[in-house]
Amino acid sequence: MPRPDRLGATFFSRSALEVARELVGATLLVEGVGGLIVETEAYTRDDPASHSFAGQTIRNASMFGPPGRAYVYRSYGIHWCLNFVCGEGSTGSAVLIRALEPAAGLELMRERRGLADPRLLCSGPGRLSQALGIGARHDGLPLDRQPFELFGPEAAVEAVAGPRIGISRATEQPWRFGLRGSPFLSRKLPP
DNA sequence: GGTATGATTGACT
DNA sequence: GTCAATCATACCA
Repeated sequence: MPRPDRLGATFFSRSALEVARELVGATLLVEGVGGLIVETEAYTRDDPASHSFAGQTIRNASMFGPPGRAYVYRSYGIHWCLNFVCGEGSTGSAVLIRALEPAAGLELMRERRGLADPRLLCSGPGRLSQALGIGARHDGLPLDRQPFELFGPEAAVEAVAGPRIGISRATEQPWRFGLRGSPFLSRKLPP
């Protein structure tokens, strides 16, 4: 059976909304550790909930760089969150990777998380980053080279949309996408 | 230089 | 259900 297409800069050179929806069902590995992407959120340049909304700063510089790279930031002083930079002509849009279904490197994930339950290893952006060893050193790195490996879905998947989580502005935009019925979502989506 | 604020999580009532 | 932890960044003085 042929390996699915490896996702590169071309895949990300368009609207974050499209990319967020199509990433559901893709496979993400970081140094061989990862699994199936089951939950994403889109953030755009003119989106009041986006880090890029107020313009470019040191922190969000990667969001304004070329598409197909990682944007990693510290959240609440405690967690790291992993995003994929997108681009539709203008820059400043990205997709937050919120949850994975663990498939590879389970033992290392359990070690990093201090947990055994596969449902709790990667179900949330901070958890996912901890399980995959994501940190500041990954900010700005291209996604089509080591340590990243990103493969398109093996088959068509059914993504459902709902409101984003943990934001105070633009809360009505249904820009969170998830794999229907997956037990690995960070929170339930509408059926 | 000081302070307010999270694209969160885990512990606790 | 509520709430504290904990700190880089942003913004104001």
